Amino acid sequence: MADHAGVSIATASRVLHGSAGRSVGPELRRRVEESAAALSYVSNAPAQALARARTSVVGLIVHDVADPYFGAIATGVMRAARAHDLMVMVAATFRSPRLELEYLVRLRTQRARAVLLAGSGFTDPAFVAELGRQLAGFTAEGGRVACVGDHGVAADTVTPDNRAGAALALDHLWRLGHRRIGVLAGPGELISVRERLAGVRDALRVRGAGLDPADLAAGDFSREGGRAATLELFHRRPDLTALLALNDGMAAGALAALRSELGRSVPGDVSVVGFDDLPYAQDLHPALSTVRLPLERTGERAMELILDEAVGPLRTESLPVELVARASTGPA
Amino acid sequence: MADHAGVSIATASRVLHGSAGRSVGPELRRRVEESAAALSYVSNAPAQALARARTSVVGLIVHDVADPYFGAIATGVMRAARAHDLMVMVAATFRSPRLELEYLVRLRTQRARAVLLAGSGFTDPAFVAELGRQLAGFTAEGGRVACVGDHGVAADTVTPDNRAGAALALDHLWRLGHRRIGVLAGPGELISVRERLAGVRDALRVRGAGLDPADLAAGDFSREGGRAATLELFHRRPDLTALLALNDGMAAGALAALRSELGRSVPGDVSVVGFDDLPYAQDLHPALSTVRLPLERTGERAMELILDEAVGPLRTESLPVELVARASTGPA
DNA sequence: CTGTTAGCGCGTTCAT
DNA sequence: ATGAACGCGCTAACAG
Repeated sequence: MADHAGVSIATASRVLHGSAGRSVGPELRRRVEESAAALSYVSNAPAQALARARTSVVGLIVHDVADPYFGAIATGVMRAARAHDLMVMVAATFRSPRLELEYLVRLRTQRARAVLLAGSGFTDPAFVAELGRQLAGFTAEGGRVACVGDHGVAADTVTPDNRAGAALALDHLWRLGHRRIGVLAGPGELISVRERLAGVRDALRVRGAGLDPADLAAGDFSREGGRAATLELFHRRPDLTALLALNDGMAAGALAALRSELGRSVPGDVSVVGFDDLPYAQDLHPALSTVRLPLERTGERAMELILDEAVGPLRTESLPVELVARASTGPA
Repeated sequence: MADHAGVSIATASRVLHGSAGRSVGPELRRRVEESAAALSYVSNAPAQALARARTSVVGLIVHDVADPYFGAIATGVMRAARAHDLMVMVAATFRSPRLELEYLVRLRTQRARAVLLAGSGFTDPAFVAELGRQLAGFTAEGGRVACVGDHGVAADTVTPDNRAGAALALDHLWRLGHRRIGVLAGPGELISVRERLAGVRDALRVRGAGLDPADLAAGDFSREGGRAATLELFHRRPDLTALLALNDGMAAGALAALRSELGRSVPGDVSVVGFDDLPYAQDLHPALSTVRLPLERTGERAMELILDEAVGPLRTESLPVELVARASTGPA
């Protein structure tokens, strides 16, 4: 490439990646650009990475790429990445903590400039400790880290306000007159589940009430999990007038169970409120009342934190959420 | 790292990445492994890439990471990648052909081992030509390419059988007695739209019928596109008894328009059949009859083709699809 | 079985 | 403004 243009490789490098001794004469610049085009030359990123000790790759670790929740986050991340000329390596852990650690190591070997931990963290102390260790190793090598949602580690974090959102959902039901409210919770080892449960308890406490363990059923954060938890709950508490699901997937399962197995009408017999406001929420039947999370914005913001080289104390941003009242909730 | 273990870097390389002169004595091996652990050493992928002239990264180009259609494909790709110890770089083009080309170049500079073009291709000849040129450059450098769905370029491709699927959908309606069937089509520049339309025409021809242009409305491949196209169609043809949407997103929009704006019951007044069988299809109201595509499998298979170094003629695999009859279709 | 040596392609001094 | 030369961390021959 350099010879084809009849210049030194240093000069070629300067015009193609414009750094160091920046200025190159117009004549040589032209020749280099022509040769590059003629040879359809593209630079070699691994070589650049080696020489510069820095890549333009960021890693994004999610539980499941097919989950619309992560799809929304990823969209924000991709948008920000594009704005900064970064490429995104996506790793799907399929909800395995072990895989999460493994991918973190691989992202380290890739010398990713940064990694984004999306999805909720796990509460297991042993896991969190090991995660912290890996992250420390990564940052020691100059990598940046940010979390979407609390992961229990010392890293910049941006998270939708889970706790306030859950309180919003409970308040919504309470104002409609509901007093016998069942809660469909996700896996207890997820930090986000704990935060959302705490929000429910906050709101209950303000009302002078509490959360009876019998009114709570946990399950997978999925349609099936929601279905099973709903059946379990109504078996124990046939007189529930409302259901608060800790995510939209579980709410979808609840609606299905209520209609097919339980024969209850929504919102006539039972009101249902979800959490996340995924795109399909409006198409459920009835259209789901839920808590809207600024997921894209969250992903985008996390990328911005990562790119902001400012050194300082850990930053934690909590993004505001809102309740979207649709047709699945009504007066008690 | 090598000195810490008191061995040559070649030996260290051998035990850590076991290549070339494979065998290393147990004693040295132990020392290397211990040092690696002590120093929490991780290899440098860019350096390896430079030396080996080959990375363990594959690129996946999609239109939109939030679209469940691509989520399903990506899941299959990720699963296969994991099985082969590959990392996946995901590029979202946001449906811009220009961006698709740009990301292809960037994947070239990354020296990705392979790239997967997912999502439907565009029909624009100028774009296809340029795409072909870039792809040729990429393969000339040793990169592999595979397409998920026809992209009009000379590359291995694996695709769900769009044409047969559309015929299946039309047959389903026809057998239920529908004769006035409206078709909700996506953007005409998408190859998949053309294939699906061809399938509809195939099935119609077999029945001795044809597709009246007035029975067809095109729109965005989205909920909103489906809604608008449905309104347009019923404005022209108020007597339609069935709607065939070329993807589930449009079908969701059709259901909404039918219920809210048009006041028609489904399937009482109008039957609706979709295409793709995305996860939310069963939760629409009424549950959507649709054509199920083996999307995960398609993504997985595309990765397998890419990894299979066999040189030979271009391979094209068409994966079978099936009709899933649910509640949105009924007798005319 | 193990060490030595020569690049891989590029960024970066340091001269010129 | 330009070129020569070194090194980034690693793999791949080649010698022992």
